[in-house]
Amino acid sequence: MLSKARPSDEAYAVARRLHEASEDSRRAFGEIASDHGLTAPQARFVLRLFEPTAMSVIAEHLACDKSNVTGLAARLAERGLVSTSRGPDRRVKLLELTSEGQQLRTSVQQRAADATPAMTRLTETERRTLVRLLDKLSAPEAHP
Amino acid sequence: MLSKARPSDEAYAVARRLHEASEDSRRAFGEIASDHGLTAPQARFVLRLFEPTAMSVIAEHLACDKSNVTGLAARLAERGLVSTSRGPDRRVKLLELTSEGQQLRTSVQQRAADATPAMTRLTETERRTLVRLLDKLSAPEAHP
DNA sequence: CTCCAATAGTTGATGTACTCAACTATATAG
DNA sequence: CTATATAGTTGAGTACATCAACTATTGGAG
Repeated sequence: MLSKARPSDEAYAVARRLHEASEDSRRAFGEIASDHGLTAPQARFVLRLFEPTAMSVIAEHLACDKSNVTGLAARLAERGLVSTSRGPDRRVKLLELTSEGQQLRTSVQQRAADATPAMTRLTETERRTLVRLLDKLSAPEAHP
Repeated sequence: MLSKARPSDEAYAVARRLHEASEDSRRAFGEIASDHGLTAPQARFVLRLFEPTAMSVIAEHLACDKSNVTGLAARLAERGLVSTSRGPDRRVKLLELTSEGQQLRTSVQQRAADATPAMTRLTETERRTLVRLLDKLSAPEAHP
């Protein structure tokens, strides 16, 4: 009964390797976040907030429920890292980083850049190749 | 005030790209897990369980607290996916997959292999290069 | 203009994950 | 035999996540 279109051994191995790399990266990121007193989701949130942005837009970016953003934003606001304002559409709440939040974002970015093994373990050529391959991997769908 | 050993723009960009790739992979994995009625941590757990293994060893593999493993194992045992036995050291609890659990693990692996964009979007040469670069990225420390 | 459907966000319920500290029970070294 | 270390559990506390129900607002169809 081999008729089930069994993927090749290579497919298993590659999938596993990608998953492991992703896990490593996730762990490293979690550590950076926690060194900044943030959880990983909070750090992701902060990293993506560059200008006043509606909560629904953030929910889309983070691929999570709106109600999730409410809680996340509440916790960050409590710590003085984000503030809210209203746009012309009075249903919408715009979130933005306070100056403290911006400092924190910069620091997280810097740590992430400092700590990435890509800079120390790969040559510049290898890094370019890696980025190119990752871009190919996540190419957008044909016609959504 | 540029004296703070500011990482290069390239470092920022590469770190960000790696993080994004990791996020994509994490999302895809979460979907596969949930299609199998598992959470992502549960699926990770199942994927790594090949032979009767002490809970403390699993905790190390998953880089989490022992008490976490207790809960995770309890939920999986409730669903008939893992069972426990005792070794000669009566403190130790060995966990292993039931046959249902093994089937599930196989199915998750297969889905992961089927779904990885590496097989459809990269050539074989590119896949080899990618794996090689990822291996370099996560090279073990010099002398632990 | 009125009414109604769609949208933005909040709230509350529920379940999981994770960490920590305190605990039980074994095991092993001195 | 006693002290110490190890394996696992328990309970408290927090965060995350998803869902359904809710409020407020918007904007369009008639």
